[in-house]
Amino acid sequence: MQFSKSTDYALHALIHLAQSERRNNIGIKELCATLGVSESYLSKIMSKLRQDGIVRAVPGVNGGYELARPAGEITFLEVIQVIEGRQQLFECSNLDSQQHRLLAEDRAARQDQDCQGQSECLVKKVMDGAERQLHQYLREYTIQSVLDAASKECNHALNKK
Amino acid sequence: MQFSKSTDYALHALIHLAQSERRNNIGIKELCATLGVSESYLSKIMSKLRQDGIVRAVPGVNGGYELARPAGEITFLEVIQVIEGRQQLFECSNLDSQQHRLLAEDRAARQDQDCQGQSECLVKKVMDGAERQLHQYLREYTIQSVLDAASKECNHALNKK
DNA sequence: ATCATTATGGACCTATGATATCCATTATAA
DNA sequence: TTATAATGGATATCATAGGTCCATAATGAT
Ligand code: SF4
Ligand code: SF4
Repeated sequence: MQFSKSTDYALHALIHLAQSERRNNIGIKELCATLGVSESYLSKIMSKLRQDGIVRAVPGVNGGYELARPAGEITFLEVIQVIEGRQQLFECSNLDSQQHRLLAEDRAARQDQDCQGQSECLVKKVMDGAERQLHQYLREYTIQSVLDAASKECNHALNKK
Repeated sequence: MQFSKSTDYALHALIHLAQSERRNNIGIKELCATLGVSESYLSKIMSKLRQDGIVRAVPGVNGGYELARPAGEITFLEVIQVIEGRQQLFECSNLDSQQHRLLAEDRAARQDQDCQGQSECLVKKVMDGAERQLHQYLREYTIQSVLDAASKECNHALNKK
């Protein structure tokens, strides 16, 4: 249970793009030099980010990438979901087991019409809750958050002198 | 980014053990019949749970498994960590990149003696925060939680009649 | 219009880890 | 002593992550 390296790369690439917003179109060469990743691999990742509308890309001379939206509107959650996919953290794999009938289906049957038919037990509910927690947290941080914190600390350091 | 099936199996097995606490020593045969999983695979998982002191095992006739501790003291987090391992959700993979120097090391250098030398940037901090959130949530639920909720709903259903 | 440049996407490869099985051995209680 | 049940090593299979290469398409500069 770990985030993939691709997610790491994607976040770092976006931060570099955000830091360089003045001059448009950062090429893949500059990106992979900054991140220390191979050009061919990073371009796959950038392509994904483009398909999901997080960056814009323009080919040709002086082409490259730029953020498609303000850095403050690109959340960690979004980036992670683009790269990792959107499967659930926990997926029931025993839906026809005796135990599932015991914990989920019989229970659902007892509850008659109200709250009907979701046929999920507490295990699933707890895990889904964990996922919601995680998502809520990751939605609160954006690419801009990282830049802000960096420059705030910079100012703080300057004020001390 | 998903929990493995093994984690699924482990949780379900522990719930069955907890439900059967009256009679000790549930054999692997009963467990895998209840869960609908192969005997050979589940035994690996049970072995891990034993090595980490979550269940006790006794071989031989009428042997089997039982919880090593009260179900209320076995948290989701613990089970997950035993099966999934304890690596961090996010591990920096570019610690010698130009960008890391920019975001983390230079910053650390600026801060002189106070708050010294951790050399981590905000990305890492956000991700570690996400992990803490997740862990805190998963620590609040135990195997007993699932049983309690199941029986409470059962009583509720009875009272309605 | 041509050209150098840059992103794109398909094909491909390798390494790693999850999932799964089999069996010989060990430990235990009856 | 013996039948039984857990253990751990070896092995197989499969999916995914991680990574490379190249032919093609798109673009701005000339
Ligand atoms: S609903 Fe509950 S019992 Fe059924 S498969 Fe999912 S986790 Fe297991
Ligand atoms: S500390 Fe920050 S910049 Fe450095 S590798 Fe980790 S996430 Fe990237």
